[in-house]
Amino acid sequence: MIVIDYKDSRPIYEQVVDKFRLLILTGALGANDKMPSVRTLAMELSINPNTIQRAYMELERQGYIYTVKGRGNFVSDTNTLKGEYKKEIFNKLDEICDTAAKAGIGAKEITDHISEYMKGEESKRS
Amino acid sequence: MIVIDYKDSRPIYEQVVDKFRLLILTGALGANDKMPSVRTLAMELSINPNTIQRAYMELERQGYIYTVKGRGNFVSDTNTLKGEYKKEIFNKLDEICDTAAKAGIGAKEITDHISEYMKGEESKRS
Amino acid sequence: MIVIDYKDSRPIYEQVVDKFRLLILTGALGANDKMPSVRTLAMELSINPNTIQRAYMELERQGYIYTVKGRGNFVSDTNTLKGEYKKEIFNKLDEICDTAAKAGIGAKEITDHISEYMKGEESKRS
Amino acid sequence: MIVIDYKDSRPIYEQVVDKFRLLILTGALGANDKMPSVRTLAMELSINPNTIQRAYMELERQGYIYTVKGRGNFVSDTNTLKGEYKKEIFNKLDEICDTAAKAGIGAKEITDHISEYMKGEESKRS
DNA sequence: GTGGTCTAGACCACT
DNA sequence: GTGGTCTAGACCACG
Repeated sequence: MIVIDYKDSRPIYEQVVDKFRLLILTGALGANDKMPSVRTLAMELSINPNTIQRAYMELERQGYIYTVKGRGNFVSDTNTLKGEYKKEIFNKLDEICDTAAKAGIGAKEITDHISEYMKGEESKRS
Repeated sequence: MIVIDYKDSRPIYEQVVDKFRLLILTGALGANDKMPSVRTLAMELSINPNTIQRAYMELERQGYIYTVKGRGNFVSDTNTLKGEYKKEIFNKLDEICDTAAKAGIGAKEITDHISEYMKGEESKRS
Repeated sequence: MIVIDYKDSRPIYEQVVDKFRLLILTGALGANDKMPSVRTLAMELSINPNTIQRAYMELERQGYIYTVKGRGNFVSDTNTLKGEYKKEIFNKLDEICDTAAKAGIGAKEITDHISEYMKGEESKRS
Repeated sequence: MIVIDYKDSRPIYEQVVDKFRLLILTGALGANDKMPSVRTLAMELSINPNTIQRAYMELERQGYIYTVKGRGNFVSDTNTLKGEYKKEIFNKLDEICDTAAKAGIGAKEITDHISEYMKGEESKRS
């Protein structure tokens, strides 16, 4: 289920894009599944249809969905997408590590923090 | 020396803030050093003084500098700042790791990637 | 056999038209051959019959088939069609060459590329 | 100068994109030149500003321009762009040649037509 | 009913 | 004044 956070400074369409990307990457939405129609989703979220359409446009541009005029939007094959997403995440990490290194924070300190943090998160879930 | 990238989508004042934060955290600017005056820096970068003013306001708000009316802006004591910065970096990392985890990327995969990446960077520098 | 690519951004009826045009031009469908009935083809492709109807209408308008009320649709004489098709192809090429020329790409560069490309394709087929 | 053809079936924003791409590729607009502002151009062409903005968004996505918030849109470095454009043109040509080949039109026939056509165009210009 | 495009008009952040 | 985002409402092509 999609929820919009109006306190989030990011534009709404970007939030929608992110939510769907995760739904697709986690397999909650499988290949060739039908996306909710632009108008329907707009009503559900009480958002303007144009905003949803912009989100779908972006999702199509990134290869997550494909559009069939007059029929709707559908989820693409997800195999390659997961690889791309991993690259994207890793790029973000690299950037942060670079700036961290500039400020004198070493690799070990970072990886230590992450593994500790992730342990904590895992235990929360279990 | 501060360089502005006009092709960067981030606002200019934010770029200025970031650059100074690094200069201070790395020790290039030490405690109680005088910051360049708003007007001087504006001229140097051929930027609107208001933009510099805004950057300095933000730096003061974050505790990196303090203002003395009629005398200028000065660098704060950096000891506490480094801790704050580390927290900030770690928060960013935590966020990314969370979304990565949601998409099925594990902690080990992430720490492995980072340690490998940082090795490559180190060897570049040496 | 007709195959529809739902991921293709072009409307379905246009895809159907194109497929039949090629079948006719290559001689796979000869003059006066009977076209599959609208309903049959619609069922086969699990498409709305209106879509097939529209494709046939377009094919008739372009002179590729003719309709006999109560009997069905039939392929026209193909001799003249091939000439028309060649004109069409050449027009498309001319358009592209014009825009290429505007951007400073010369005729020789284009013909060189094409002859090289076609060589590669030929060798693939053999 | 940009002119819009309302009889053209393509969307307006796409026409605007194409016009600017040519202006940039031909060097009529050089690197770091300022694009006309969204509102100004909208007024000049008596078009809605949103339509222009969409065109600029697309141009930015394709790497032809970059945006500086609050200052305007500017032309990117054009060196790599020309190569990309050539690739694009060649891809279109390859597609057409493929379908032509399927319909029994050979490579020689095509290159002959093009070289002849381009000769005619050249003589028109001179 | 579906998405694609366009218009009109508004508000915000940045300079 | 500049672009970025969003809303509201309209028309068209497609199925």
